[in-house]
Amino acid sequence: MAGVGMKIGVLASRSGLPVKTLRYYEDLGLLPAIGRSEGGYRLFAEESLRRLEFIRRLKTLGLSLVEIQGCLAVHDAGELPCDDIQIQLGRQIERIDGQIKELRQLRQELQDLLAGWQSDPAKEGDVICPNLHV
Amino acid sequence: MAGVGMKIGVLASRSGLPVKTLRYYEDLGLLPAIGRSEGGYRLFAEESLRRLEFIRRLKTLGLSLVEIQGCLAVHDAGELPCDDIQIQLGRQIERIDGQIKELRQLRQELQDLLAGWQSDPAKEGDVICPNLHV
DNA sequence: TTAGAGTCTCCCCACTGGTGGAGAGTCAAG
DNA sequence: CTTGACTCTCCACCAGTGGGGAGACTCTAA
Repeated sequence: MAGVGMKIGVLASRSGLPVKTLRYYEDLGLLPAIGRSEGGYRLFAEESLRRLEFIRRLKTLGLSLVEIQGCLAVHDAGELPCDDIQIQLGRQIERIDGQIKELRQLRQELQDLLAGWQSDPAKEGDVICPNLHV
Repeated sequence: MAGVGMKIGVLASRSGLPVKTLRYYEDLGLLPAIGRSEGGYRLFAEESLRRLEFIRRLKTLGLSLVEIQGCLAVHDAGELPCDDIQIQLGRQIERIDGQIKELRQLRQELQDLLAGWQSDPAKEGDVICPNLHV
């Protein structure tokens, strides 16, 4: 037996995450504690470290905590979550493509606007900025 | 004389913006009222419509209300805000370039990851997802 | 004059991923 | 036993752009 579990501070120093973040993850159901001490302290299993690494990895790839939770739920049901993760990552690529497209359009519009920009335009009536015609 | 100013509901219907938004803009200092009625109602000048159009335009281009406020402050000081707007729009292009760059890198990482993805990988020990090696 | 529509201020809510602090209780070493 | 570090829960706050509603007041047309 390796012990009854580690307290949150130990998990924090071993994982490099703030205590507050670990409590937050536990509240969200991402990081179940194996139980509580007599005094009410959370006790975490060794496996929590792998779980946190998993969360960190998917977060880096742009998944939300809710999406990660979904993947972990599959894992907790005893199945390999690879298929679900693949689906989530595919959706993430689509989201990114959409964002890039929007950003490129906006960039183009800004570029076009600045291309004909005059630093010293004639004032036109009550317009605020003649370059914008507004 | 065109009158002493329009009440917020009139400005709302003429501009197409919700009353709440106009109050919010006024609180932020983007849209000064020319005064209050005896009963405390905000009164807006005709110029407010041009101002709202200006705000809408710059918002569409991705500027924050605070940045727009800066441009309007220059206008309110009696100067043409074109130079300041140009600077803000230039910064916006840089922001967009940075975002696109990050998104492309992330997209590439996701793509690479999914390229070798196996839907039915062998379970490896205590790993959560063999494809992620985590 | 009166009804009803318009407006006022003030406060809470949304969303995400946490962070900070107060006040109280717990644990472990000396 | 005491003391200091640790942990607990609960509440509030951040950014940004407003939306919803309560309760009170004002304005306008009939």
